[in-house]
Amino acid sequence: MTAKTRVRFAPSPTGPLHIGGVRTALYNYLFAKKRGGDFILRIEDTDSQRFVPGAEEYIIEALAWCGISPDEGIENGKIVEQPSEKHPFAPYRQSQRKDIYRGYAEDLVKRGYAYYAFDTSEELDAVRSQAEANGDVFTYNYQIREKMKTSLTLSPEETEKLLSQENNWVVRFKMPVNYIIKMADEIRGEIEVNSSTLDDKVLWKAADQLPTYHLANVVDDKLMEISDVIRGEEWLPSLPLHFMLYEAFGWSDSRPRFAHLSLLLKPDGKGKLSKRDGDRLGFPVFPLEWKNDAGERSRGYREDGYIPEAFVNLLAFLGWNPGTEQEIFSLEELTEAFSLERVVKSGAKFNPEKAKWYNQEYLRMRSSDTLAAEFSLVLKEKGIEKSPEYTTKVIELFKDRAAFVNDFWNLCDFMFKTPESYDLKVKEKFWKEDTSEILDQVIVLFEGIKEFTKENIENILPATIKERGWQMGSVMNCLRLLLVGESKGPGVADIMALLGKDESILRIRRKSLLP
RNA sequence: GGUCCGUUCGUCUAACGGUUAGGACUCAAGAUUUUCAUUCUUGCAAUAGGGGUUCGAUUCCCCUACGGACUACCA
Repeated sequence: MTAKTRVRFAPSPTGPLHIGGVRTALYNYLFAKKRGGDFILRIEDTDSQRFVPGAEEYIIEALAWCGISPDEGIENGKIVEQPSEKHPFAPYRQSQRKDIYRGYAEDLVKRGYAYYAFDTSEELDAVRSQAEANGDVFTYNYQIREKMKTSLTLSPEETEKLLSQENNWVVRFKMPVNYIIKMADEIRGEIEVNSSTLDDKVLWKAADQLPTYHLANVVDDKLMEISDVIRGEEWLPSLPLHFMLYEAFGWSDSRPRFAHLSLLLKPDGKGKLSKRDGDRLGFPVFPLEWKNDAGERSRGYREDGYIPEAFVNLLAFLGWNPGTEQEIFSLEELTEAFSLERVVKSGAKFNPEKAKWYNQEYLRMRSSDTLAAEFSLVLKEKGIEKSPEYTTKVIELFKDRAAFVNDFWNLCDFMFKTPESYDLKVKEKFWKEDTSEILDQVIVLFEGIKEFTKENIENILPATIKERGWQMGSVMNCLRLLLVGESKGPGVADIMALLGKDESILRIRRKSLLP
């Protein structure tokens, strides 16, 4: 029998989650749900220096907006702090688990896998700059540790003394020499690294009594019975360390499987997508809007009008595909179709155009009622009150032309207010000497239509134009000019039927206002 | 510099040794819509380079180039 699938998303609350992080969370979620497993949210806040207020709440809200609901770790929108049946491994915030880690670090020291290091930051800096002066890059490794002030070089008595006197010592992992670490990655296959190229990473710090990422991560994954670790590629270089840690703890048999996701890249140029790219390139890099301490806003997909399902869909396809030609997937369908085997190895550049296309597809799937309700908020801001029925009919007519709800105003503002300006190029092209007089006749014609429906207008107007020998192009385009103000929009009959007889005629009469 | 990862149309990707290298986005052209948009049709456009292995390489191996990540008492 295989153990239950349990995955975790473990962000650190150092700022807003960006879309790469959301994608990692999504893949974890899909992977777990596909296998009937659990998706756990854990907050890795072991760096007290970089903690950003509000970031944790942001992460929770962003996941919720995407429809990704953790099975464990949050309850009622809050990180769980007390163990319960549903959340047996609480607290899920590492800063509240700090007492757990020291014992593990000391256990490693006792058994010879780690050691105490007493170097001050000044001493470290000195060695580092000396190495740089020699043209080398400083790494705290097996060659260096023999020269430093550690429990390896000091006598047990001295070590004990320093341990009790000093409060800024650390525990470092004692990386073995010349050992070939063989690892497997679910996406990349076999990877081998010689341990001699690795350094002695700090595992635990006396100064703040906190572990570093590496220790906390391995310990918590073990304690929380994580079966599969799916995380960003930036963690690949520390995978050997993590493997060694599992080995040192004697946990190799229950070690989770690992999968490292390629990074999301800038749409132009080079490098991984960063927080600044969004504002520079004109698309959001964050799921939700974020305001920093300085009051600067970074755009969010939610605030930009993206439909969460569309956002999730497009994110899923950045580095994964189902192998079929289907591109539109609900969260449920994604769950069904997802597999790590179909995750691509190379980094994906984010494509804002395609993102827009996805939203358009989802917008069309929404009912006109729903869209009208959302659009009425925009109308309200502009001080326009119209019945939901009317707004729905307008949306119905304009739905296929929009990619976002926010597009509607530019598309159909003339359905809500009489045009105040007119595109004179249209007038120049289509307005003839007799146009004004013809339009007077058209008004009379419209006044005679009892039921001012699209069908009736379509039956009567073109026939009359032909009958009386008017120019179709001239009359229709001038009519449009008066109704819309420019050369755009749905059929003239559609517009008039919705506008109603009175408003339509009123707009035609305004021909006298044309310059 | 070192370690590791990667490289198919402009972009996202398919093709797990045999295809006219497929699809989507973008772009262009045409049709429809007497407007605009939609829709439909068509088109443009790629295996980084060089060596192997093989009857046959996008696919396997090696080298080079390029890109990326990491190289903190950050995650």
